[in-house]
Amino acid sequence: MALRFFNTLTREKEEFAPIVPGKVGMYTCGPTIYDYAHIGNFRTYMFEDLLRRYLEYKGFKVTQVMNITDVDDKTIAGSRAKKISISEYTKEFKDAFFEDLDALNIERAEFYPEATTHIKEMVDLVKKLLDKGFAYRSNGDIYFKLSSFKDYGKLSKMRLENLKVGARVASDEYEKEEASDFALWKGWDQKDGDVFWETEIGKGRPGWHIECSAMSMKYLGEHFDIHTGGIDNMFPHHENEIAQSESATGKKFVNYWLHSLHLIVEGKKMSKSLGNIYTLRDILEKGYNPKMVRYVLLSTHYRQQLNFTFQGLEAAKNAIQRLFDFLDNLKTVKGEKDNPEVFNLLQKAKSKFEDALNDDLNISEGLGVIFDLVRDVNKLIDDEKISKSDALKVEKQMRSFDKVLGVLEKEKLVLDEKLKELVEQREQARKEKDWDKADKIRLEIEKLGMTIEDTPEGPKVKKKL
RNA sequence: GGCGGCUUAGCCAAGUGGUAAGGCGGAGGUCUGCAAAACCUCUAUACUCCGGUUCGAACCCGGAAGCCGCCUCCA
Repeated sequence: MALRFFNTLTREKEEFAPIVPGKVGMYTCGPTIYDYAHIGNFRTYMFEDLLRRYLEYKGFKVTQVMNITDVDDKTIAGSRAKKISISEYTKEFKDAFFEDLDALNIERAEFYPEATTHIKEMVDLVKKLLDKGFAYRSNGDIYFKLSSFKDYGKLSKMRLENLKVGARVASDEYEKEEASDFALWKGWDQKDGDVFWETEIGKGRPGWHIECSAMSMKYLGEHFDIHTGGIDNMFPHHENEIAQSESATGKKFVNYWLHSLHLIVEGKKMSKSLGNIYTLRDILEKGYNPKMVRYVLLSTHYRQQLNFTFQGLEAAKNAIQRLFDFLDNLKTVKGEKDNPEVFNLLQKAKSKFEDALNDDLNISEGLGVIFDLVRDVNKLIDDEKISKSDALKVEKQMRSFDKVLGVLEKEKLVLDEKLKELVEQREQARKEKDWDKADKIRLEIEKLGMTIEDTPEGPKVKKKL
């Protein structure tokens, strides 16, 4: 089965064909760094990570660009409230963002362009739009003239005449020719304080939408493969990107638009009043491991609303533990006689896994395939119908799956002296059949965050997830 | 008002015409000093509800209810 993605542009699953064979350029809308990112944000970044990992798994050379919005109303307001410079203000959240990405084992993009270091590119693009007559000046601002772009609404299927005109738009209306025209450039305002750039098109700062057009085109070219973001970005942000980009270049901007749905928390939408807007930090502080968060965010199909629950985190913990235990079980295999059935199981699993992921990244089905393999191979291990070399092949396949999942890398377990001694003491007690003592020591070991299992090969110490 | 999505077991979640994947949880069993892990059995006569199409529908069509999203800078 060929790789297919649901393209928002056509509302259909389409076979994926890159512009340049073997290579993929993708632009993923990134964070505005005015606060810590919450798990909803990470749901989208996790989807993008899955997308990039699977493309790489398929052998594509991926160039991913994720913008960092470090100047906008919120960052300006935040820095002014704290009476610090905007870059000082945003640095904390930018650093935190990258720390969180690492914690979640989200692969790094090739480029993380920041708005404030790409003013020139944005100014150039705005100039081009002015020159071509797609934009106009009004006081210090520059707006995109929506009526000049006939295809407006092709992504979101929204019709301009149906847009509800909100109060806030109305208050600006006198400056714009049309209420729905959006700002490419915002002339300096007192509220902006020292946040402004003196440029050929005036003193001020860029609008939000122009950032993504300018930076995507700089790193990926005027026409590229994939553009993604949360569903909320579909309108107006992505619609506006298309309008300004295609007006400026006269070319099709992006071939495939992919949007992820939002998540809800414990069945309710995230909101300040419910106090259920969790950052990754909030969750880790409650004692959960980032792997569990990764698993939860990953395991629901990206176009399905995800219900994030703490019970779900527990379930994820046990599911991951099952996979780790399986890898451990493989290591205990001693058999010499190869079993052709193993080869069949691996072939079947690999092809089903790829069919699932090829079908618009159906990770839920892909996970089902992996757990089927785990059960089937565990059974062979129990029945001693598997050889050491078979087991190695299975492990290799699991590692290959994990290139996509990103949950099975395990930190090396180093037993400190105290732990080693406890394990030895317990073994001694067991030899002497002093079960009380042995159980007491086991409790002590568990207090150190470890579990101990007695196997025919001797005691096995595991770190609790 | 306009546009769009979702509703599958105790929980999470696949499946989009051929008779319900998978994970977690729960019950029982094998193994074990006891555990743990692993394995085995069981855990939705049934997919929000009501109509319709069809030999056959969770899947298609119509309607209802509930939930969610976007409609100018919220992933």
